[in-house]
Amino acid sequence: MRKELAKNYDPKDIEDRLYSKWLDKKYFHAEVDETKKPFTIVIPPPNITGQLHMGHALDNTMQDILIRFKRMQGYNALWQPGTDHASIATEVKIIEKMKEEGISKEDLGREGFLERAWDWKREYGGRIISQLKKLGSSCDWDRERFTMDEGCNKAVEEVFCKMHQKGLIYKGSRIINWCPVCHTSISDAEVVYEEQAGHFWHIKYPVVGTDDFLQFATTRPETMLGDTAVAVHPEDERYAHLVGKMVKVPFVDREIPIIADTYVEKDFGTGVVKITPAHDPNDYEVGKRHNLPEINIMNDDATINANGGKFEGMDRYEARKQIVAELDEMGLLVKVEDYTHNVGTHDRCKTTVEPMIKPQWFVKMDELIKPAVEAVKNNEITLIPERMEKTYYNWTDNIRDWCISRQLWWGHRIPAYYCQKCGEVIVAKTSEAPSVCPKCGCNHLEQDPDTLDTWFSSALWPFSTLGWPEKTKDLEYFYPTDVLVTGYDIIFFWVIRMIFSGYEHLQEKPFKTVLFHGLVRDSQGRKMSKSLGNGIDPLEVIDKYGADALRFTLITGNAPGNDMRFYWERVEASRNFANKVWNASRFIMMYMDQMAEAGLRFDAKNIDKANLEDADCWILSRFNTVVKEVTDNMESFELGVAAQKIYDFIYDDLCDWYIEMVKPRFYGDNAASKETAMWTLRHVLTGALKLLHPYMPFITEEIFCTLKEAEGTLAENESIMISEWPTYNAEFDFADKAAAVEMIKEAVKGIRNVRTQMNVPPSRKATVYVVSADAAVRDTFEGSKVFFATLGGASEVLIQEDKAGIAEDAVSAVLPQAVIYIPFSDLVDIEKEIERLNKEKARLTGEIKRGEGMLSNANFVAKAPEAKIAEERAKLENYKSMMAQVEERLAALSK
RNA sequence: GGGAUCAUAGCUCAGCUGGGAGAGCAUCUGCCUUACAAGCAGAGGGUCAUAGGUUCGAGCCCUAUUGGUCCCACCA
Repeated sequence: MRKELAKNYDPKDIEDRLYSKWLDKKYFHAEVDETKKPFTIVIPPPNITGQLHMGHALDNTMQDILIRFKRMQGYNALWQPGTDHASIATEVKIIEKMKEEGISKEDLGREGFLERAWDWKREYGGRIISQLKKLGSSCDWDRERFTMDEGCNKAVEEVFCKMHQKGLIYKGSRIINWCPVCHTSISDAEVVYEEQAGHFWHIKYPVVGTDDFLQFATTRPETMLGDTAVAVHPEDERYAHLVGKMVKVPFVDREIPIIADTYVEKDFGTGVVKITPAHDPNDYEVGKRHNLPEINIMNDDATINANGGKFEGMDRYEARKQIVAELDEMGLLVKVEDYTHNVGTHDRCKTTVEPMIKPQWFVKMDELIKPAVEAVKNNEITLIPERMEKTYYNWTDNIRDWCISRQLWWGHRIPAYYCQKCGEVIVAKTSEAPSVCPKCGCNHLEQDPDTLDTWFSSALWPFSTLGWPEKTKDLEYFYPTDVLVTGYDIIFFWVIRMIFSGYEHLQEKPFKTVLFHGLVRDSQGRKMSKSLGNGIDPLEVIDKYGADALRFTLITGNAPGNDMRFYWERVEASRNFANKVWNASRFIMMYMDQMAEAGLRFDAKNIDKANLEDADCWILSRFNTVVKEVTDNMESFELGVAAQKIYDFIYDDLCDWYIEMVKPRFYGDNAASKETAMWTLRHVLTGALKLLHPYMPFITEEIFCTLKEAEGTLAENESIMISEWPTYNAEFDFADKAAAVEMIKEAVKGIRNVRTQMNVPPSRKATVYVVSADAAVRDTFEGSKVFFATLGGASEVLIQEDKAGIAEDAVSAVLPQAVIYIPFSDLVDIEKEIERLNKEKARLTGEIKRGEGMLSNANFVAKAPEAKIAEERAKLENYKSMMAQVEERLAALSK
């Protein structure tokens, strides 16, 4: 007894089983194969600390759709997976956990800490992978990588050393963003600005040698401890006489100069700015221009250091309070205003960052960025949607050097060694690390304690995963990759850095296309977040409705790059669609079995295409169109549009119409007709399942295999995911027959419509008359009589040239080509029918007016395309003939 | 301050290079019709934010306005 589809569709019955099958069969695995064209996607590596969230679900669904689509098209499709060590995110989490145990980083020491970190990675790194599998992701798991595995480490060292040699990486003491909680420097990209309510303190410094004061305002009074100048605008007459004089900074008793610099805005505040080069990026620049001393007043935890005199040891905010109070006592505080301003915070911990001058490693960006800009400008790399280019340029045009050193332990350690004796700096790969100082010969070398920004290794991901810096066959074959799918929120962190890295190290782009998606928000449009507790767990959705339903929900009803809201109702709708596909397939297989038992044959070689009926031709023709459109849409990354078309085809064309058209043939006893119908059904169902497979991999596989088993062809069709993608078939180009069936559909809709409007109960069948003077039209109805009768609720269909024998008070549906009469005299209200016809008349009058107006417009006729004019003419003709019929009916009924 | 983006049916959103406004959900009316009530058949519902402009023709292109969201900059 062969397998049958279960009565009810339950994703839980099939998903895990099918995924295991795919893994066993190694369908996801890709090897270099010169006979095939490669199609490659590298996964945005999820953090090892992470749990699958809706963003991952969307991102990976999109990638899986593309990979499955291309695989079926015959490409050698590689989806390269892996995870990211996520330096700071992971380190913070581990420290949090250690805190619960009462242990600090320092207690464990660097090595002990790293041991714990690797344990963590082993424990949690696999979790997200298994979650991606639940989603159906067809990644080549044999190739799974990690940003801190041996190969990636090699790539990182190679890049660091090479760029250092070229002068693209340098160490320098510059002002950087410092996180006083994480105790590390962070890059500009990691600073997020938050609007905060603060104050504007108006303070005055005494001008040395006079009784004058110089007044200014600041939002951060504590930084005055590090002031080394006060600046005014060079053209500000109010202060011209003071430039060059000195003012005295209270508490530290330092005399600092009054300088002139165009950085100051005359019209803002008092037009005077205190300059703290060591704790403000702008002041830092001013300081450089005027050779001002840089006085660091803070420790790494943002407490005041010895340079702050009596405030030493206080936290920066405590010091602020104290300083303001004392200034007030001294009469130097003029006033305090409420002031809302933007404050830079660390994106991880939300701590207000403290600008500080520290020795750090930087990547020099100005030259590096050029090919990356060019690549997008000349469409070497395409960004979808296109508007992302603006965001991209916005960053590239204002780029600053990238601070890559972090005062963390979990990450790639900087391959730089310092001679403790002579101060020599040696940059070398681990394998070539010096044991003695090449300059002074001593053996007091120490490696830089810092690690690299986590994005440093991510930037190399598209090629480090393929074996670079080795010249591997994989690299040669799969690189550059084809598409990168990611959220627009990491365009600066990641996308740009991969692009310039690809050009710098391989002289080649990392990918051809970047497909951006938006954020998945909650039903109220809020970002899903832990603190709000409004996040929806994709695994919960999968558990309730299945992975297919989740995938379909995430991919439909949304344009590329736009945010979307998550609604359970939409998941339910997707599940209902899956159920529809399931049941339609059950219907088909049910009749397949019955027919097979009766000895009927319906495989391709037994079907004479000449026997195809109009309805068959119509659905085959429709399918042809859908195949073409869907393929086009998917090739241009319009995944949602393609999904919608597949949905409409399966739901409307196949289920609501074709299956209904075919039913009476199965109930009848014309063997040839049954056979062609079944062949058509199977052909179209198989094709539709294939189109749907990238979106709903599980249900399509289950049905496909059951179907093939029933056909006895499972051996050569063992999985839909390695079957051939459907293509346009010229043999099924039945435009005329398809149009004929469209006419019948209109007639059916007309009858149904009239029946409801006239309150005819569905159980009441009636004789239906089709009247047309056109013999071809009559032939068409004759050919489709059987299903026309069934769908139109007719007990009998009489097709005739004129109205002979039809009761005058029959209700009617008017088509351009024919009039359908349904005599219901016993239960129809003639007044109502007249009213209905009058409405129809009014509509047609409007249409005719529109058409005539358009066609009598000389400009339209002269300028519009030929085809458009012809179309309008044809429509007008149709309306006119319908109008004639309606008027005739009205005249007859009014008698 | 610069930029992006959105404003379309009660709700959430599609609508590709300009050629008669669509879907899902919700609402209303009938139906347990032998694949499916997670269903079937019908229906209602929109001067496509406002004001101009280009065009034979604008939801779509241009300008301005209003309101919302986001990104960047960060005037102390």
